Amino acid sequence: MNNLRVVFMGTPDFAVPCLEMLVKEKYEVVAVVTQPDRPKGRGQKLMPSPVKEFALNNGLQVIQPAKIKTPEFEHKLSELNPDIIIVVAFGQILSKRILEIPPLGCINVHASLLPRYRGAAPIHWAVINGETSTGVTTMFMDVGLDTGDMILKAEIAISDSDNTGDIHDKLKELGAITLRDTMTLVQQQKVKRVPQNVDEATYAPLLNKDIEKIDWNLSATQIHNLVRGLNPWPGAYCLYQNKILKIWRTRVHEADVSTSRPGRVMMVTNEGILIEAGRGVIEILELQPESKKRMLARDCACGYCINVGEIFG
RNA sequence: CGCGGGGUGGAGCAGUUGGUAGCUCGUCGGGCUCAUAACCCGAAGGCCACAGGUUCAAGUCCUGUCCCCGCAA
Repeated sequence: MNNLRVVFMGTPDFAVPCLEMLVKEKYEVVAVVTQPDRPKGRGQKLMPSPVKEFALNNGLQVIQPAKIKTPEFEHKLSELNPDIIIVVAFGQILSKRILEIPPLGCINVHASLLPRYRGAAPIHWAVINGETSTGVTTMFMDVGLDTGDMILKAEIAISDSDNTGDIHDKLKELGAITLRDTMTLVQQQKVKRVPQNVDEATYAPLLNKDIEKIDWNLSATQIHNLVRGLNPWPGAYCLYQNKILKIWRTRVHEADVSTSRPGRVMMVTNEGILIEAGRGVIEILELQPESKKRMLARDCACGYCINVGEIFG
């Protein structure tokens, strides 16, 4: 019934449920485009993307262009004669020429409530900024960065204990559901295009290295948001005895104590390590010293004899 | 062979120039307390990742294997 010819473009884990949905709903996935195998992890072994693995396991044709903006690829894509292209976290910009190949257009699943958090790291930034909700949006792609006309949105709440991994996992499932509904509308030709309100647009750029270092001068809440925003990847860190100390889980204390020295160890309890922040007190619950596994802060305090008054850099 | 760190009683760590293991916490028993996550006393618990080798003697030196982690991607 669903006889649309679909080309799917995507790379990471996040994109897999969408592709899986297309297969289950019996769309004709004529090709899966994903990033080339990259050296990954310790040992730098060449690893296929999650999307590639799924595609191969399901007998789909896989194409891995190093660069998508080449005449060769564009030609190959035209020959596949797709009705529509679905893009989910692909990792390369689609040129105007490619966007114009499928008659029904290119649809993207984006992990935010557009026009907010356009860009590469919408989930991270939503959590880091302490948003209380976010979601996914499907849209028709145009030449801008996440600027196309919107089709459907779905929203979820972010609690103050959710981290990026939690939200990521929820949104990737929600993304598949939303894409499924979007595809149904496309098939029934009932799509309503909703232009984005440019005035409300915000951006979520790729994370840069600097952001990972904790600035204890920030408020306890800001630090807490950063820690959960960077969990499980890439992780927020600080320095302890000139070594990297990753901070994985924290809790904000509403203490109105006067903090004299941000970064100072105020107390070591049975649950964690209390650190003075620029405003308020933040309790480290779970951390990870260099070359060590993640551990509870209290266990770390035992072994490393962390004392009140020491300074975390 | 991308760079580097590490595998020691339940947890987290020490362990000097090789001479049969310590610390903090936890556990168990007892004590003090109105009480306690606090304090005091006592106890249990480790073939020091695995396999070889050097040595009178190895957690500590050499070789190999397995596993874990940080960077980088």
